[in-house]
Amino acid sequence: VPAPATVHLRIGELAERAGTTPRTVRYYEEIGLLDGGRDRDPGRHRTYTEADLDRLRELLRLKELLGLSLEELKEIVAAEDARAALRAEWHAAPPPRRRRQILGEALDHIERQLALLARRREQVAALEAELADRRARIEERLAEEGGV
Amino acid sequence: VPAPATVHLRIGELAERAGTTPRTVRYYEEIGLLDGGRDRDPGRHRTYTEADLDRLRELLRLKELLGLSLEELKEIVAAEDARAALRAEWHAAPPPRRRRQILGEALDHIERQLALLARRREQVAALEAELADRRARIEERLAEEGGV
DNA sequence: TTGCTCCTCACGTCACGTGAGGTGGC
DNA sequence: TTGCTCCTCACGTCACGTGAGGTGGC
Repeated sequence: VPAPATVHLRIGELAERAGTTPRTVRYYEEIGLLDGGRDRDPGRHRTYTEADLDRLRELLRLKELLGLSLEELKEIVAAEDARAALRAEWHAAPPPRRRRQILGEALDHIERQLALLARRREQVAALEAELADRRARIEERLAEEGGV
Repeated sequence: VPAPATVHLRIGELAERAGTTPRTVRYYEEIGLLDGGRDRDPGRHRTYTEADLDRLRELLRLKELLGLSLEELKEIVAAEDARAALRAEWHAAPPPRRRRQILGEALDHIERQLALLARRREQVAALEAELADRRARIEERLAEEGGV
């Protein structure tokens, strides 16, 4: 018997550890965003690996923090699958020019996501600054009141 | 003729300047989140003020940046209405003890929102840090490749 | 064998999008 | 008066929530 490569999770534990619900996981599978429980006879339980958990967590974070739709998440998954194909190609020891090209594409992908996150962080920081300003003015007045 | 206190906007311009659609504005009115076009005969056009625009913009920012539901936004509006009542009381020159209490409540409200925003900013920053880390490792490898 | 958790429909809900057909105001 | 933009239904859609009734695995 070969040693199990990864611990297997059922849908309830996967969902809980990812901070979501089984219904959401099934829905993501239904629309083709996740492939749930590979090679499963219909009616049987879905099983997932730790890698599935990591991927689901990342998708949920991008969705929550950037407000992406599930269609947009699909594009991200497609881009990641393309990158996985590039990594496979990488291991086949391609010529140096091709190696640099693969790395360049990976870099592009990450930089696009970083740009979105930076914008979002600036938006949050801007709103924070406005509220901090209001707070400062209230504290000023409280100090005046307290001084009287 | 008395000078108009504020410029009046129709729903299309209000929506566009707030970065949303007329349908959304009507829906918010329908569920009681906005009171659209005060004292309007049914079938007549809704009109809005600059103050309405500011409020709508703030609600949309909170919704987008914090992922709040419309029910949660209603609570925020209710809290703001309560604060408006306190401001009215403020102008009636209440006794000092009451003045400090009013300021204290305003401060609480702002600090709760600031806490939510700080958490959200940290989440975004954490994901950014992870991606920046990946980027650094790819750049390292690119430098190695370039050096060969 | 007993309890969980899981399964598959399938209808409900939230937050709007999208016409359909008609009226209002610069 | 001609064009916009607006109006009110009302059905559609996206991303799930929530039972209903039934089977699977430690």
